[in-house]
Amino acid sequence: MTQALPKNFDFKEAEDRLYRWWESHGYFKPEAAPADAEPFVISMPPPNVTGALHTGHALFVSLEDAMIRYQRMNGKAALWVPGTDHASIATQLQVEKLLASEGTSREQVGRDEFLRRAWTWKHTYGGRIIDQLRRLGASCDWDRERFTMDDGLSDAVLEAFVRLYDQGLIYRGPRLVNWSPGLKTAVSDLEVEREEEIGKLYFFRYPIEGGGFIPVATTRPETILGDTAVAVHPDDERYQQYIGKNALVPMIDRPIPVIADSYVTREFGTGALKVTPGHDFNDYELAQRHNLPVLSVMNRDATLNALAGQYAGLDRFVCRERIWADMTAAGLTIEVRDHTMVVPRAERGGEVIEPMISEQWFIRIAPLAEKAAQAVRDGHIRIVPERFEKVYFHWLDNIEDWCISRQLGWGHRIPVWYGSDGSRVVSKTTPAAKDGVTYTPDDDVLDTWFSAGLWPFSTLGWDKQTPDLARFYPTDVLETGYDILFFWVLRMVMFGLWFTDEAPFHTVYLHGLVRDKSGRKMSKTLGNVIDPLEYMNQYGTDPLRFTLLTSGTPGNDINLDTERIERNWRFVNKIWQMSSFVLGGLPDDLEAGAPAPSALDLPSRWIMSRLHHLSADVTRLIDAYQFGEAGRQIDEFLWGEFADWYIEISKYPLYNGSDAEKRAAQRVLLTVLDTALRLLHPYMPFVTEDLWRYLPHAPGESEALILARWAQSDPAYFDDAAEAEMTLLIDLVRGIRIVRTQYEVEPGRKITALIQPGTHRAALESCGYIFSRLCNVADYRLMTDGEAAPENSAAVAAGDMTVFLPLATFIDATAECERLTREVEKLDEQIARTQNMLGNEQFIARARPDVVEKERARLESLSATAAQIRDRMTGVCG
RNA sequence: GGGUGCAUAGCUCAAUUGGCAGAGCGCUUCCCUUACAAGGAAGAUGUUGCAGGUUCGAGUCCUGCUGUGCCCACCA
Repeated sequence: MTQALPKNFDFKEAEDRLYRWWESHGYFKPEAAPADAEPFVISMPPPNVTGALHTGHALFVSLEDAMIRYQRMNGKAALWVPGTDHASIATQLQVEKLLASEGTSREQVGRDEFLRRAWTWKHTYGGRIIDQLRRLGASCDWDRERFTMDDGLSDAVLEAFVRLYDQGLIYRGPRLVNWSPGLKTAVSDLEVEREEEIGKLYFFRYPIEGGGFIPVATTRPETILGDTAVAVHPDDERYQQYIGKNALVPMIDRPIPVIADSYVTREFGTGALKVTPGHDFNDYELAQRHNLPVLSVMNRDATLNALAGQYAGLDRFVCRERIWADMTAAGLTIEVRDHTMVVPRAERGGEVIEPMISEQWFIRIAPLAEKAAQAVRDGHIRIVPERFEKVYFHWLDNIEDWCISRQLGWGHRIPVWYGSDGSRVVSKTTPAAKDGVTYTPDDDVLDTWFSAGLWPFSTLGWDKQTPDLARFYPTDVLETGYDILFFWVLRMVMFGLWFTDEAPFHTVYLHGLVRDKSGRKMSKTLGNVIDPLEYMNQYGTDPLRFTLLTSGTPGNDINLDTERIERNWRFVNKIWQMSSFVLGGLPDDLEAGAPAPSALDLPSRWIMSRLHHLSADVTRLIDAYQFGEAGRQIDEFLWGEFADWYIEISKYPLYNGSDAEKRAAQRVLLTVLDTALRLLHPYMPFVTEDLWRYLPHAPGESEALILARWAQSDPAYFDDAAEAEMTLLIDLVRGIRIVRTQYEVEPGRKITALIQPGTHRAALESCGYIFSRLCNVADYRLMTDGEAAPENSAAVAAGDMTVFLPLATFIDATAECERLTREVEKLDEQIARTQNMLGNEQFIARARPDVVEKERARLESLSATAAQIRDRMTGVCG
């Protein structure tokens, strides 16, 4: 070829160049395919604008880009819609941190200024993650990039809210919700993490009006101030006498009833329960059953309020200490014990969540959940791996109404206005003032997952009937981590079905977490964070992608061994070097494609058979989302079969063969390389595309690998006989190498061989040369039938072939006898096993015929080999 | 408490409907042979966590157990 291949792959130079080239030619766009091509669409899980690239991003990009590139090569109009998420809480925290560093706060600067600062933040950092996704080779359509707070998407959010409201599925009300006192907002159940912690269990006396007391245990003495009952089990004899009487709240002497409810566990603590419906979810339910008042004794920042009497104004934890001390002084305390308990903490920030009564907006979720469950049950949506379907159903069966309002500044405003006359208007736009009534908007914003739930269709223009929406919705595969199955995937399914009447995608592929080598979650405090950028800088993007794709199985966590990245960097180099070999010295007029199967020599029939099996297997595996196994098979084929054997064998026709033989070998080499690059492209887009430039292409073939046709498997090249015969020849080569090693024949020393060809005379006559190339046999001769074995020689057998190596000076009869004895023992073991199997009538009767046949062939081959060696032993061992 | 995943070579992981347990890394020895020392050749390393069961045949399917992770859940 005209262009010479550089010595090595310069990924630093190539990655940027190729990415620009792809993008500038519009290859990432679905329009690159014919107008009538079937679409294949993935909505990218939008990273947070606050984020910096981590291994989770690297994994999802590797997987989704592989899917997209695979489908694109299969002729689909592939569209990968990218974008970012405003991530309301996460971003707000960052901006608040920034404000704090300037000595101010969200409250002090006011809503407008806060929003201005948040947008500045978005513009500054939102692009960073996008640039990093590009470095990973993400072939998404950047012209269709979206942000959840873009005008169009914001409009979709308002539209969705208004529709749900009009359908009676959104309501507002005071409810007990998970409250984050630091952020001063409600958070959803999913945003609360429950960790076991060692706390204390406080035992104290609840005085009863008219004398006596009930001992009660609590983990949170400060909530005593909000108690509205003491509950005991109806059958508990200890406390029968008090049921119906009043107890007095310690320190503030508020009378509350003693009630009986079988919810109380007699065995736990004292068997009596203080009921604080304003600050505990269980107690709230209990209070509903007994018509108890619900007292909220805390402010939004979790300091105690006026209802707490002398404790008003104290922080909840300070109050805990104070009230306990006061109760002790008053003789009401019994004891304090260490106690393992579950403490709810905010997913973001980690502070202790306080259940609080507040006015919030909710979605009545049951009707949406029902459709979502049905879609999976009916098979309209398939989850990979399948086991997550169970988790999905379980969650839907137990779903609670979704609290969608957040008391945050950054996010989608709730489209509700309150009139000065006390009216309430739900509308996408501000109602016009009339009759002196003015309107003020609702202060709250929506849960960030509300807009995320619309993502697959809002990014395509919904609720406008855009051409994109018509052509590319529903999407095909939704690929994301199993950790956001509930947060995100389910919400998309519910909203998609509800608003578009269609499942937003037909397949959900879930990947696992990327952990460190020893399986620990990556964390800054542990110092075990693997930075993908660091490895991309050192080894390039391809090795990182290949490693992530081949390190695990669907749905399971990956313990990332970074040494694999280095190994795969060597694999990239290996591919480069084998390409260099294949492309070196190709004639300009080389015929396209491989010769017909009938025109091939044995090694070529073998490698072409292996290649076409590989194409079939890789295609099948990728279709089944088995990217790991598919990648490993390509690896094993390229390095273990093509490079180690075929390339070495091809050197004979290349260097010593006739022109026809040489050209045939070149065509096979080129075909294998060409096909391998196609198969590998979804895994390693950069090195494969860069090499593609140097390959001669048939007329009409794409100049860009990214658009080239996916490798097709042609069964005409399947050749079991060639594979079997070649396997024997390889065994012989290995055997000769072993003999050389064992007898310490210098590697450079050429030896001679006599070959008893058995039934393989034809193969050995045509390709006996492989022994010269692969194990340094200078000359060899095929023996006639019945010809006696040469004196002082070592024997290597495979099938019914035997190679004799006359190594007079090296051979010691005793050693050779021992070696052969070991060989034959090994063979006998295997023969016995096989004979045993074949002697079993049940096996013959019940095993699959091809399995039986395989065993028969195996026995035949092993027996022939053993016979050769035995025969030899009679001569050597004496 | 319910559900679910994992357990295979020293380490990280494979094993496509049950059909000869493999790879990479690391380790030992040798080799700079004209694609590649970022390479090549040879080698050692396994009761597939334990105990049963189904089957001609189990790493794979079933039951129980042990260890470990995750998800869900209202014991103060």
